[in-house]
Amino acid sequence: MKIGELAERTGASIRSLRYYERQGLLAPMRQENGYREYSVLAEEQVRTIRFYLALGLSTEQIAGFLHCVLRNKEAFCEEVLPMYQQKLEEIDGQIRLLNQIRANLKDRISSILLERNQGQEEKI
Amino acid sequence: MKIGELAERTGASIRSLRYYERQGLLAPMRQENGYREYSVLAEEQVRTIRFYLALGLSTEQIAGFLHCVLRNKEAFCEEVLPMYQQKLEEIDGQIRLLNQIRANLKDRISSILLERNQGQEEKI
DNA sequence: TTAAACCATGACATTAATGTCATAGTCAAG
DNA sequence: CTTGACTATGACATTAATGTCATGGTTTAA
Repeated sequence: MKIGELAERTGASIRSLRYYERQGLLAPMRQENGYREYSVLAEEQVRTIRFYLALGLSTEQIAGFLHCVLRNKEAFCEEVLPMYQQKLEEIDGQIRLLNQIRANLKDRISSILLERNQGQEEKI
Repeated sequence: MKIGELAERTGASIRSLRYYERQGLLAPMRQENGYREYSVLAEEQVRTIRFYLALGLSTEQIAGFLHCVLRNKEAFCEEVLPMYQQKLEEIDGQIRLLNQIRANLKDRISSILLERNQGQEEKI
């Protein structure tokens, strides 16, 4: 199939499909006229790529194990587990930071509301 | 004081101090030779700017209320509370998204470890 | 054969604060 | 007077996936 059909089937934009190819995640054949020709397997492959992207992995990380997970169960790919664990720590760090900021914001909001209420009471 | 001294006192880089100025957050005088001359108040002002930046607000947002909070208690600045509340929602959204990804990652990790253990048991 | 729809490539934009470099003027101490 | 430490401005880079535009070749249906 050609790139437009693959884009429609997978939900990825044509631009993204070309990008995945440049990042080494897809390798379509070429027709005589230069058009990309994707096998039926490409559809599942693109879904897989997008699944990992949604998990927060970079195309570079995905390129490190995609060839393996396309042929085996994920558990057989040694590269995957450490990458997941690293990503998990990264995300935990981000969540911690956001929670700190969140707590700070809530404090500020509370103290503003408190001060305003006290200001009101003084006027009674 | 000159920019180097202010940078050292506040921990902000010289580059950042010039950037804050361009964003309308700082307005130092100029000496005859063109050098920036900061008043002693600038030090507190920069700390305030960096405090709000650390809360995740943008320089543009900060510019919207900085003049007020420098002269009054924060609670008197009408612009601040809605900005805090908006930022809080934004951060809650980010935390929710990260938690989803986190849950997904933990699932993948669990199932990989489970499959590997089962694989081991079959060899017993 | 012609217009519409598709494809290719390459370039530029996006976001926001900061780093870094190049070039050049200023000042202070020796 | 000269050298080193400061300062000024402007430009470019960073990050990563995606959008968008320009230009031009290809195909297909009328």
